[in-house]
Amino acid sequence: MKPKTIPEETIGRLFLYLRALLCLAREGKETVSSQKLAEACHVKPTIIRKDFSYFGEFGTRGVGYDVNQLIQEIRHILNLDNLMKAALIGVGNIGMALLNYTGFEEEGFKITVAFDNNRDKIGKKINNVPIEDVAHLESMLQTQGIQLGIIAVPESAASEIAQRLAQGGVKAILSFAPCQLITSDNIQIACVDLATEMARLVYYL
Amino acid sequence: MKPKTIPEETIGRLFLYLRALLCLAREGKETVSSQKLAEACHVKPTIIRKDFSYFGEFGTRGVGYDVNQLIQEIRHILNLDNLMKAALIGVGNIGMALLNYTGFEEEGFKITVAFDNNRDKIGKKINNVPIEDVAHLESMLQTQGIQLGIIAVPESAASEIAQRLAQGGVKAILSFAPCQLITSDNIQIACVDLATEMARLVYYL
DNA sequence: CAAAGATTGAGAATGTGAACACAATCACAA
DNA sequence: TTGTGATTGTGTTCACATTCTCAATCTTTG
Repeated sequence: MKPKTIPEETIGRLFLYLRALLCLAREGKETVSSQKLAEACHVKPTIIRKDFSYFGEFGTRGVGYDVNQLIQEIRHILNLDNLMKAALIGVGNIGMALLNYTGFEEEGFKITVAFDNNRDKIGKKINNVPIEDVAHLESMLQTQGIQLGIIAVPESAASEIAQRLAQGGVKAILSFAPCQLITSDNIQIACVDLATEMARLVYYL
Repeated sequence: MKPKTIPEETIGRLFLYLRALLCLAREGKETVSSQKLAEACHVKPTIIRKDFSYFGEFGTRGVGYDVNQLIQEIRHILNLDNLMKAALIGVGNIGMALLNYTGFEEEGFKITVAFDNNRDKIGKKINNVPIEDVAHLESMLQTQGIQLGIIAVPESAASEIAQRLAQGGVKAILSFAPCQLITSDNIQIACVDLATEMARLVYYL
């Protein structure tokens, strides 16, 4: 282990490794070699070992890596130890899909509340998550100490919601709207742009 | 313009530029400087100019770039000139969201048919896209000459669908299932993993 | 028409990440 | 206990990507 700077690319790959390891753990695998893990992640074995070497010696020579231990190590490196609270805004098609998805908790966060402006939806529960009136957005974010916001509303409303999330004190926003949101420096914003993802895929065919 | 090799990173950023430019075009902007475009994409101006320089001279010194011309140039570089046909498999929450999303055509492809196994859905149309019985998947893919598959079915069915898409002759697959699919070398596979996306966001807060 | 300001385009320098080769270490068997 | 095969860990080398710098060229203004 050395106190050197960690390559940005390495951090990015750790997420890949974690997902593959979680898969292996579900299948009951207890150990894995850098070779096998590399195949699952579509990278080279040497780069996996190099990546891990920045943080310590996690493996056993001649054997490989302990799957569960490695998961814990990566979780720790990526600050996924403690569960963060997330709020979902917009219970439409994408919103529903997110609420029904189980597996977020494995990766460090949990949707604890959802918001919508449709009277028919407000008050109901999906997967144990209550749907609240979006009118109460800012106040509820603050009282519940929510740090993450997921924007799944129509594009036209996305910008307004982003600003209200900022006022409610969230630290990071994940948006499904294909447009620019506020660019405040103290809020991290990520966009999931499905069209771009597809275009990228098409290019590499 | 030089006949050198194009950096992989450059290709990746072109998608970013394209999305930002489409946004600017919608706002009515006719020209844009590398400075402005850089702000929108969160990159440095010099790297934008460098990226474009691999393909030719698209700008006018002292003025900037013509937005619409630049869009056409990038579309051409990324092979997005001609629309590709895509099939959606699984008309659940995510599937519905995709069918209702307009804007894919701007990025080079179009969902022409959807498949599901639910009798209540088969035969209906969403946004002018017919929903067919998944039993006819392979044959319809071939007769309609579909090259892209989008998997939006539950995780348990994803693997089987991926194999059937391969048999139907698709060239690329976009999957929303958080798991490994077949790894045939002649098919491109991309996964949209929402949990990983969120985890990445959390790390950079 | 000349000068000033703005902006692109590209060669050179710098920095960063990946590939390689090999040393170090472990399990297991004889 | 000693040798063999397997696998990790790491220093070095190389390739690639980014940044720097400045010349070239356009628009605008006086």
